[in-house]
Amino acid sequence: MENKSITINDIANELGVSTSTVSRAISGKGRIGSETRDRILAYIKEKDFHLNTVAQNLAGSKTGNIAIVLPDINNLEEMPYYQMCMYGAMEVASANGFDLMIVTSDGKDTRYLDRLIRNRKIDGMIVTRTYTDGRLTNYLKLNGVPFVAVGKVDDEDVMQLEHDHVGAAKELTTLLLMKGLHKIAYLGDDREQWLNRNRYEGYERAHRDANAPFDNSLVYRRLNSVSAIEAALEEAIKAGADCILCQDDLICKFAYKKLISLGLDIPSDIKMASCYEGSVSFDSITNITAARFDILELGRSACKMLIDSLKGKNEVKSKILEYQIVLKESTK
Amino acid sequence: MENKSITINDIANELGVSTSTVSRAISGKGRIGSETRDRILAYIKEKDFHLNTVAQNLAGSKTGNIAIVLPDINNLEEMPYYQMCMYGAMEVASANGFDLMIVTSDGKDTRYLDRLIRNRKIDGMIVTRTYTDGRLTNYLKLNGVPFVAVGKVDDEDVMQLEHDHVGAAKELTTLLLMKGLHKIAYLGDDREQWLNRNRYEGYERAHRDANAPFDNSLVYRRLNSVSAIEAALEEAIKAGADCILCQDDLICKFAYKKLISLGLDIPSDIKMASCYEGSVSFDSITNITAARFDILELGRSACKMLIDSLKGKNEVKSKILEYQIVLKESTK
DNA sequence: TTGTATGCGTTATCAT
DNA sequence: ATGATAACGCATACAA
Repeated sequence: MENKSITINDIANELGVSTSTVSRAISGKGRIGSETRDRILAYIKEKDFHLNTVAQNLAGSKTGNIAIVLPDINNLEEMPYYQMCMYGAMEVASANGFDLMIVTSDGKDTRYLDRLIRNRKIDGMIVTRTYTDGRLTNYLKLNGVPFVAVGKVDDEDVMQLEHDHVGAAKELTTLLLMKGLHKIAYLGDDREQWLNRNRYEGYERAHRDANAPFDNSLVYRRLNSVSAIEAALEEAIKAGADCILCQDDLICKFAYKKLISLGLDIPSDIKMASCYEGSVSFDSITNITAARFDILELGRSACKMLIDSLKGKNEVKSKILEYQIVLKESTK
Repeated sequence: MENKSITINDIANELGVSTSTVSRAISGKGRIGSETRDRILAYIKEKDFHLNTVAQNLAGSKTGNIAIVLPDINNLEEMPYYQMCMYGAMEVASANGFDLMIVTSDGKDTRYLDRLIRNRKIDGMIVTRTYTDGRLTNYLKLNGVPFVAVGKVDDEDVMQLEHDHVGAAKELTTLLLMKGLHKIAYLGDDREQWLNRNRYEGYERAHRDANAPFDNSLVYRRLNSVSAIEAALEEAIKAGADCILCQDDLICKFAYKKLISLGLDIPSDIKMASCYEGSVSFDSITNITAARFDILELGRSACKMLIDSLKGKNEVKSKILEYQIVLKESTK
């Protein structure tokens, strides 16, 4: 980029005004005569001049950049979620004159975030994944970085938004209970995410609110491998489960395959549903009743919240997005 | 972001030296006494000090930013590819002191790129998808933006890299021919990407080099819908195809499902292979022989090439990465 | 309303 | 070997 482009100084000289006047004409801040402003603006337009943002950043310590924090890669199946989120944020950021930077973190290692913050390369951050230990978000808070978290954070001060996972899981479970299913097994895992706790909470509350019998032996919340899922499934069936409710599409996919391989038919032998529809894994299980969420919109909203906050017109600290229950063959 | 981090000035005062000495100690440029350098470096380490890259960039007229151009979302199945690419680039960028920005383009609309370029927010770009019309890359070239393209660009000047898709498709086809299969149908689509031309070229050259009979009626290169794939498949079978070679995992997935629904067994009734293993779609077709590519490495290499070029130590204009043929049940 | 002067944190060119 | 000092391009408090 061998850009020998002009500066506001050049423009000032050319037009016989001072740099500050040019600066004001561009930024719109401070008083300026409408005539001189128009003259400057016209010249700028003619020359297709643009400010050097690096200098702008150094002087004003603003960047016009937002960073989006993505988790480390663990599992391919989860990637589309974050990418959708990113695209949503990208859309809103662009529309508001911001650019998007990306950075990864596993929730503990803040090395990369650090650089962005120290170097003042960003105005704010979007955290796309939250953890129960709150380590990452605490770090940001401590460093005074404006940020919004996608997912629950156990801190009232933190701007956050998420889909109503509790509500979705609860409505889904309630629906199943109303269908006369009363031995609904729950299959979840133990990743340190609020998400998973919320879904289980919905499952539990649906039972409580409906005064339905709750059988703890049908609950599996530490399924961190395919074999664990399969084992739990077999146990649940032995215990007389009439329905399998999965925490997410990933678990659902494996459970589904296992059920088929056991020679069980869905829905005639056993019903099945998932608290999360997912985007890709449902490739092989498109006929499963599940809760659906608009991730693109999640990204958009997150970015909007952050930008509003950066511009000082912030009111909302927390936001809950709606879900949609999609009924399919698996619960007929 | 009320960041009150220290500067080299603070360090200079604290240690009773001048800022330039501190700068030299850090950069390693210019003469400096080993004793004072060690003292400064030790202090820096103790305080965990890091240069402010914005200031550094202003002085050096650099940004320390690299943008990665992602395609618009069309199809969920392709997203993991770009995300992997992005993670690879991210890894290398970070390791070299660069930060990564993201921006989308459909290959025609350069609106978002434009802003990044005009505002001088980046030092270079990585284009993750190339098109036969070369519109996007021409635009970048015209604007003097240093960039590297992932995928083929029909311009010797353009830094580019890609996996050896021709070679992979050719080796795969050769392998099939050597298994005695001589009616290998080819299923591809007509998206404007070099990739697809390359794969077909490999298929063709394998036949030519082996002096194998080439039946044009087994070639389908304009399959842009599921129904088109299914229709082509039926035609191919009628024409006596003994093997289905798919351009990529996406087409392969649909073809596979269709074959199964037709009551055909793989591999006893018909063989099957894919020129691209994909990352997610293979969920339902894990037993298909295919060419495998390391996308993470692709992203890493792309970023490395760009950074080398930015630092002036560029030699290579073009790079080809290796592939791997993975044999599975489908061709046994 | 406009101009002047100073600072942002670093690099680089001079001196010393 | 080290220290002043002037850029880098812009923003802003202050003066005019």
